[in-house]
Amino acid sequence: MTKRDLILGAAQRLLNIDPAASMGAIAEAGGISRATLHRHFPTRESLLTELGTRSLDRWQERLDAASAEDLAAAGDREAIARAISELVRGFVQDAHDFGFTLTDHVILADASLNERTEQLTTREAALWSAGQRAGVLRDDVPPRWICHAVYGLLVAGREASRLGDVAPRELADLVLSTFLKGVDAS
Amino acid sequence: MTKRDLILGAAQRLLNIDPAASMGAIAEAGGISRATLHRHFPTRESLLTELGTRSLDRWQERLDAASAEDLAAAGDREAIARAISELVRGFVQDAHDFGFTLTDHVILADASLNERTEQLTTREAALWSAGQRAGVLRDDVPPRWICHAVYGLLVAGREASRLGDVAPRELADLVLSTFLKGVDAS
DNA sequence: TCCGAATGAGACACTTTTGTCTCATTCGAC
DNA sequence: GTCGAATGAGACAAAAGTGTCTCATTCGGA
Repeated sequence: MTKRDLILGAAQRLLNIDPAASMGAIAEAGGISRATLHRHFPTRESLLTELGTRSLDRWQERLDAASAEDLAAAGDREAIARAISELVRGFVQDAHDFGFTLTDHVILADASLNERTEQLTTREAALWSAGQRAGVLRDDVPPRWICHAVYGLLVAGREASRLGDVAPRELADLVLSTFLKGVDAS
Repeated sequence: MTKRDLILGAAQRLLNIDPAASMGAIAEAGGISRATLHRHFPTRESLLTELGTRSLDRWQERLDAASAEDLAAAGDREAIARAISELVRGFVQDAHDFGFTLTDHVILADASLNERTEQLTTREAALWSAGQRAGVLRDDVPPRWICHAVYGLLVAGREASRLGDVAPRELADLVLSTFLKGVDAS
């Protein structure tokens, strides 16, 4: 764990609580001086961009772990269903760590991050599409909408957890179940 | 339509595009000078609070229109199902107009607005609860979670619309359908 | 037309934050 | 213990935004 990682970790935790935290507040949260913080991250934007990048790294790792492309090629129904469940559960965990990046306007406005987000969205959509072809997911909705739906439910889960409306342990089940089955009585 | 409403409308439109817009930018968007804007809204916070209040007004009106409490008392399955559909569709429209209030940190940090949000959440949750009792909604999820799920899907819908991934006309159907049925193959 | 209210333009002070810089101190590897 | 790198503390300038104020102008109703 490098010093840089420790700083980023502290910044992440603080920004999850207060997305508008200043460099001074972030430095304090990391137990370092503002000068040192600036030595590691020249600008606030560079710090946020780095956190955004790491957030996207996690997303990418989840897709890698799901072997999205392999599954799509194989078309194994059971395997795809299992991968989808694990993927969403992983996302819930990631959203807990990196939640603020989902709605932070500085990060959302970064062109480079948006470009990569677009690529990952396309990759993820391919998995949803494979799920549709395999008969695991309903095929009357655009795969890209499914990406957005997951995103929205992650935001919802984060908020529900923050407000104490859902116990952390139940969150992943709730998000996954709602994602797959909705709230209609079966 | 009072002058105040015109200003608020312009501010709303701009803030939906750039939630960090300054008072100067908002004044320009409204075609008035910054001085005049400050005459109507002493502080930026007061402007945002007003928009947040109007957003909650709309939410409240939706609940009123749905006759949430009456339906809950009557327990008419068909009526409840219909009201839920209309309610969510209405929310999608509201989210299009007031979307930025869903994630704006100034608004989310306002104690008074939060208190009212809590009340409306409780009211809305009562409707979901009634839906559960009537057998319209699955009863293995907390009613409050359903509130959050709707909220998240509204954020998702807004984002999907903004990025052009979903045609505006299809949005309400998509949100409602995902809300009720999820994305699992039936 | 007249008068008062509302507005626009601009100056101003103030606050907050950012990013830079310096210097003394501390830390760690050797 | 020594030396160099890293750090903390603090000063500093600059930028951006906010809120106030003044004054001339415009607008609208009586």
